[in-house]
Amino acid sequence: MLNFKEEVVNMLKTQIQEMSEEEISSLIEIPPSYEMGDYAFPVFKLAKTYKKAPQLIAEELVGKFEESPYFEKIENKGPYINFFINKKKLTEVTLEEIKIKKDMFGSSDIGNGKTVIVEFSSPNIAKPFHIGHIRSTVIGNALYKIFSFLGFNTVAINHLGDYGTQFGMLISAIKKWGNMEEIEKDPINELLKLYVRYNKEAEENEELMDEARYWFKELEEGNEEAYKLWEWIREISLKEFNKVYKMLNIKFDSYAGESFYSDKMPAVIEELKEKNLLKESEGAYVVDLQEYGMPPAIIIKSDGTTLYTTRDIAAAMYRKKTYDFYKNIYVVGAQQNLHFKSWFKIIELMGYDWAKDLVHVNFGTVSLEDGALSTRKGRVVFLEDVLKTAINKTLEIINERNPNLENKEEVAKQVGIGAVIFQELFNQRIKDYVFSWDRTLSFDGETGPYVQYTHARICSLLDRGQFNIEDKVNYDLLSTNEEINIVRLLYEFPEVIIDAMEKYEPYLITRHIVEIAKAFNKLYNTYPIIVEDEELKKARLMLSFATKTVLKTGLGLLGIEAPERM
RNA sequence: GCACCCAUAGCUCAGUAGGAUAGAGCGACGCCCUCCUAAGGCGUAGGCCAGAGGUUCGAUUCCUCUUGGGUGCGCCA
Repeated sequence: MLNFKEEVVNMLKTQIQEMSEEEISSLIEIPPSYEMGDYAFPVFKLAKTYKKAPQLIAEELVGKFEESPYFEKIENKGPYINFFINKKKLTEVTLEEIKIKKDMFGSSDIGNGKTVIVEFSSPNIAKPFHIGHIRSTVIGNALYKIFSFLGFNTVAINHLGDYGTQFGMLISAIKKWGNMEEIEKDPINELLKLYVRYNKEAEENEELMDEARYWFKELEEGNEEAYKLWEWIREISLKEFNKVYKMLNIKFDSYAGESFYSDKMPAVIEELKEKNLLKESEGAYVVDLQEYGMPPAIIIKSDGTTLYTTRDIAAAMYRKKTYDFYKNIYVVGAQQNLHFKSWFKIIELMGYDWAKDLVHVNFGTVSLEDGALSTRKGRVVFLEDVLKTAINKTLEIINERNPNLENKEEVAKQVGIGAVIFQELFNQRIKDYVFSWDRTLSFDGETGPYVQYTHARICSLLDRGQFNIEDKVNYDLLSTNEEINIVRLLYEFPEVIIDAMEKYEPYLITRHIVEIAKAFNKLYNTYPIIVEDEELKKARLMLSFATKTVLKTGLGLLGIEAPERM
């Protein structure tokens, strides 16, 4: 697709020899308002070399530009040179591109030949899937889709928390108090009860912790009884999790959790020893990171068992060997910042240059109004409940406003769940937030349902207006501000996807499609789309089609469906 | 105690690798369905961008300090 910004750079370059194209390009900005132009170049930086007032420089430069088919005018306002895009050109270029690429508009091949691993969701088995897990799950899924759309070969890994001392606790608890039949009936809750009880009793009876560690050691060393129990817990947990993944429409390529790497750790430990990185300290083996301002990382505990640091290192090495990744992304909360920083450093100290390709995509903490989430203290909101409640509320709204809608249940599911996901992907990852039912169930304003509604509305327009994609369109007819504003946003869409990928920030896409929906609703309320004048109608329907297409693609990248009626 | 992160309208947040008058949504108030889906649209009110210094032609944006909040700091994950 024609790149207007590049054209601006080219034009500027012919007049400014002192700067490289990169430098010029980095200075170009978008004016605060489109009335001032589509691109602007501030000349302050030239003032020193030219020894002239910025305003004069701008005036002189403007006079030197030749006519361009891509810009309708170039003028200076004070020290800024403002470029006004040729609207017809912009419209034609953008809409023709969407007409050809349709659902693939915005996709790219920049990732071809590169493999990106996205590790996300990663719940602990035998524990409920609650609202605290939604962020990693939803952000990770969006990144997975974004990278895939840009041509990367992507691998979604659910790094299940299926190992560690906690399973020693569970095994020990089951052996002490467990009733297999009860557990089968309601696995997660029963296991959680056992886990909570074990923790509570362990507070008073330290021997229980020793027993837990003992059973974990047995598990790690291949004790059959322990292994069978563990395997069973894992299986029933996964079954529970899959209910939620199915609702969210999320699929993983691999469920290689922590346990998967249990047999790959001895080699890592050997290597650390060989490279002289491991040293004994208080009975444990650690990598000293003092030099880098970090506490030592424990690799082997004094009882001989390992920690998650060891497993993460083993996992990263295994993945490098297996997938030869270009990026290995970890979508994990910001509480783990130090953990990732520390073991990324260890990989680097081991001499692997791919340490730079390990990325911790962190995010802020979710809490409840009465404090931090705590499964043990019973302060939890189950994700399944949130999704179901959202679906039910949507169904109520449909019954109220559009009772004759076909397949209401399916639409309610798409909209309700879409609202929850959208909310989650609306802000920067790093922000903390307090879970609120009100906010989660709000469907007005800048929300998922708003974008979906706009999409559905356009689908209905295209039907009524008997839109035919093959119709020839006179793009000159799309000249109102309302129309051009939409076109501009559609034109920017591919750049926004790239930006979201580079920053690992899906919210950039979320915000952008909201802008598009707003711009369309504005048009919709200002001018009729289906008009008497056939030519104008065709043009507006083509614009509507393009808008609908981009909204659907954008929602899709976030993991949200776009119903055609709602 | 040390380290990292955050601080913009009553609330929740945007603010594009420092730039031209700081924007939305929600909430409040007032309008718009004999007209293409009102889960819409329009308007009004609401800001010393936490505070103080500094760098710069220019700082909400960069640096330092202070305050307030969050998170993390060797045998949990």
